[in-house]
Amino acid sequence: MNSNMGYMEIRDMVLDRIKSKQWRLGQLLPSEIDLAEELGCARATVNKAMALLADEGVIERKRKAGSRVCPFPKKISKVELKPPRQVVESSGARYRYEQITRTFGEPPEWLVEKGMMQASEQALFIESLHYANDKPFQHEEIWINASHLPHAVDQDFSVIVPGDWLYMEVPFYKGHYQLMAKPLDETIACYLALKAGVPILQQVFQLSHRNDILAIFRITNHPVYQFEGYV
Amino acid sequence: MNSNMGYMEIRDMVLDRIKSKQWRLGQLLPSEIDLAEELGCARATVNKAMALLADEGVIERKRKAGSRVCPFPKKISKVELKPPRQVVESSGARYRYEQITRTFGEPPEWLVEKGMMQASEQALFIESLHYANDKPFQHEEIWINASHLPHAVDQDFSVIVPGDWLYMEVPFYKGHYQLMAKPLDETIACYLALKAGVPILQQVFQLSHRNDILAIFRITNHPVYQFEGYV
DNA sequence: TAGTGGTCTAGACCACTCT
DNA sequence: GAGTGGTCTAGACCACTAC
Repeated sequence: MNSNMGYMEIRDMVLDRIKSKQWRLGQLLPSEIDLAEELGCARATVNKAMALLADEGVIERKRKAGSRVCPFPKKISKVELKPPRQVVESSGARYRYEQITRTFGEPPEWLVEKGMMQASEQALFIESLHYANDKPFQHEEIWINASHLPHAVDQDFSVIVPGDWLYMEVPFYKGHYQLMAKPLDETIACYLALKAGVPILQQVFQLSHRNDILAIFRITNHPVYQFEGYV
Repeated sequence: MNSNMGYMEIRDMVLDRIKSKQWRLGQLLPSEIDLAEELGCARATVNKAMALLADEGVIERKRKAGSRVCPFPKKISKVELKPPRQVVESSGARYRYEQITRTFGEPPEWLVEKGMMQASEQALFIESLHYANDKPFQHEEIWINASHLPHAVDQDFSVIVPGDWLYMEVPFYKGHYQLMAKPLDETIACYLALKAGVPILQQVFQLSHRNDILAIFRITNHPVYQFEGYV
C-alpha cells in the first residue's frame, strides 16, 4: 500500500495492532515477506522493525516457527550505569574521590563462599569514598583478582579511581549485578555520616571476562542516590 | 581484506582496538565508508556493527561529526522486568494472587505532592499480595487514574492481576521506575510475615501514555527477591 | 525438506550538522 | 557546501528448526 513506511512506523503499526487486539498475546504474526508485501516495502525494513520489537521484549522470534506476540507481559528495561564522577558532575556538584584502605592478601570469606574467588588466590582490596560537594555520596569496596589482573598491584589507586582503571584495562567486560536493601554497617555508617542500621541500597557488581571473575565491587549508596530506569 | 567479516566480528574488532588503545577514549573513529573499504565489506554491515556499539554505550555517533569512543566509562544495562507470576513460576514455585483492599476515591497526599495525580482526580486503589508456594512474596499497591482509565472501575481485580490487566489495556506503555531501600512499614510487615523496620527494596513504577500518568505501582519486595541485571 | 528469520551486498537518497 | 551517519531497496545466500 503506502510505500513510505519507515521501520519505526512499521514498529508502531505492529504495536497498534496488538493494542487493538487485532493480534492477540501469543498469536503468530505474518511472516516478514507477507508483511513487506502488504506494506509495500522491502523485507529488510520489516526485518529491522521486527528485530527492534524483539529487542524491546514485545515479540519473540524463531526461525521457521515465525514471530509471535509475547504470551505474557514482559518489559526490557534499560539502565544507564554511570561511574560516580559522572553521576556527581551531571547533578552539578563537585566530585572528589578518596582512597581509605589498600590491602593485598587473601579474599574475604564471603567472596570464597559465593564462589567469586578461590581461597588460594590473592586479592587487591581497595576501599574508597566518592564525594559530592565534599559530602560522602558513595562508599566503594573493590576486590581485584590478582591472578587475572596482576598489573593492578602497580597502580596507585589514591589517584586513579579503580572503576576508571578497570574500564581502561578491561573495557567492555561482561558484568552482573545485584541490588539489595540492607541495614547500614556500623563502620560504613561513619564514613557516610549516617546512623548505623538505616536501610541502604547496596550493589554488588561482578566483572567477568570469559569465565573469569576479574573483580568484585560492593557499593554502598547514600540514601540521596536512587536507582532509576525507563521502560 | 577479509571479506568474511560479519557485523559481530566487526563489533568485536572495534572493541579490541579500543582495548589495545589503538583507539583511545574520546578519539574520533574512521568513517563507515573507510572502515568498509578497509575490511572489504559493505557499508551496511559496518553500520550495523557501529549502531550496535552505540546502543551498547561504547561509542557516540553524530552525523557529519563522525563516531567517537565514549569519553568516559558508561554502560547500558538491560533488566528484564517480569510480572510476579513469571518470576514465581520460573523459580519453580506455585503462584497465587490475592486482593486485600479495593477502594475508590481521592488519591493519597504523597501522590498529589509528587505531581503524579491531581487532587481533583479519582483513583482506584488496589492493594494485593503475590504468593510463592503460599508464602507472601510481594506486596503491591496500585493507584489507577480513573480519569484516564475509566474501564478499570468495572474490573474485578480479585480475579485479574492489575498488572496483567493494565498490560492488556495499555500495552507497551512508557514507564519510569525508582528503586529505594526503606524500613518496612508496620502494616505491610504483617502481610509479608516480617518484622517492621527491616530494610526492604521498594519500587515505584509510573505508567504513562503520552504525557498522562495512568497508574502508579508501589511494590514492596520480600527480601528473598533481589534485583539483578547484566551489562 | 521447506519455510522462517538472520545476514550481507551494492547502490541510492536523505537528514543532519560541522565548517 | 560537503561529509557523515540513517535509512531504504532488491536481491541473494545461509542457519536454523518445525514438520
